[in-house]
Amino acid sequence: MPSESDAPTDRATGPGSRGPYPKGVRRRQEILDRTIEVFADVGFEGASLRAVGEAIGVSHAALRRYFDTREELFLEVLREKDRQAMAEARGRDHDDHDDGSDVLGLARSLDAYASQVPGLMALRHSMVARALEAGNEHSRAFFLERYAALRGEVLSTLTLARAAGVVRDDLPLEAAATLVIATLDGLSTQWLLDPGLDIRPSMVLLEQLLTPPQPHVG
Amino acid sequence: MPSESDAPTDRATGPGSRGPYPKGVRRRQEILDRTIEVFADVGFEGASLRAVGEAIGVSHAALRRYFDTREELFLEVLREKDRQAMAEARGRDHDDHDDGSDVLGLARSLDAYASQVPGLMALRHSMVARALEAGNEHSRAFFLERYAALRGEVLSTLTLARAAGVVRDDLPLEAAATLVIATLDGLSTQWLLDPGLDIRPSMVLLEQLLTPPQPHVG
DNA sequence: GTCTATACAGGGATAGAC
DNA sequence: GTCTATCCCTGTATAGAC
Repeated sequence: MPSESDAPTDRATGPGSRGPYPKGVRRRQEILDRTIEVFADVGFEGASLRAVGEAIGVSHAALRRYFDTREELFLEVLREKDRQAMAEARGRDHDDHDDGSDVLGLARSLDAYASQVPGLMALRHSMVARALEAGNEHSRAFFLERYAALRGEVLSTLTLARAAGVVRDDLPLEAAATLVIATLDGLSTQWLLDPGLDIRPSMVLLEQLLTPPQPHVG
Repeated sequence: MPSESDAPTDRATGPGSRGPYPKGVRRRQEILDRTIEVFADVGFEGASLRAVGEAIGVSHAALRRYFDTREELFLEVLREKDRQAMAEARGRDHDDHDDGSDVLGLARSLDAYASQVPGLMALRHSMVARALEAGNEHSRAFFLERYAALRGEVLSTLTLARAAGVVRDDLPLEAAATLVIATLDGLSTQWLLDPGLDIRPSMVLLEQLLTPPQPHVG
């Protein structure tokens, strides 16, 4: 993922036989950033190629020099957001975090969700919905890969947590990882629909269910 | 929800000052049924008003005598599907069901999900995504109400289950209801993306986490 | 290499004829 | 109640300016 490298990506720039194309890459990144802003403002449906182009000061046709299709552009936005989220997560790991009720970091994961502008959470939902439709193999492949990677990450987190004794040792961890991701997805859906809904109790409950029964310490 | 009654719904038929309009209601239902079939075939994105109209043998403009907007039509499809699912659930309750590992009926709930044509599961996903966008208050209100009703149903199921001793008695049931729905939603998403993914272990795990620890009966 | 201009097919919404 | 014709929007595609 060359986000600040000069190496040309699949297309994006150049005839494919000359070296790096710093200007084209920079332009592409600029388009990406502006697109994210437009999303935050007008959401997925309102973010037409023409609307994005206008916000950047460019015709909609120009966008297709950098992204083959609208779908591609939006997938790239999600990739960018994933990168940013991972960077933030790494930053958070260096902070203190031990309030006793968030042993697995689930609450923090959902905060990471929520820190994204609502429009961008809705974007992810819309893109998954499109990926489910027939004929969107590109999007489907993206999310297949993304969820597989997510399951891997959560699985390793759970494995470490079990070694530390904060996860019950009678759980099938693969199934638990899939379950955790599913629950976070589903909770975020309900919360997006009704921001007044307090989903933290459900998250805390999930954590409690996964952690070993306390021999009444209190 | 007058599904077989002759009472006129909000709009749908007639000048609004005469009695019931059986013919208009029947036509409306016919449109609904045909729409469902089209969905199953071509999915949400492919089911344009023109495509639906063509399948029925009318112009797309005619559809709007019965449904104000495309959104309305699709919401009505979901309502119809909910009605059918509830009818089927009632039917299943009269059957024998005790394989010992599905105490709460979660597996059956997801089977009910899966029994719907994939295209229709994707439809639900797409409609939720649209409801999340700004300016779709109608869809949003529909899903707000639907999820509230779902939480109520699951809550009463859990309450009964707890009374029967198959649910731990130290759980906040409201949080548990929200969590169960979220998990089922999220699991169905992952399964739709990758039908090869076996999500049953995760469902079984959720049930085991909710049920009281067995004092090693086996 | 980058972008504008333009055209095309298709979408939902709508007005008015019958 | 249903049609046709129309409007404005969309994503996509291509031609050609510079």
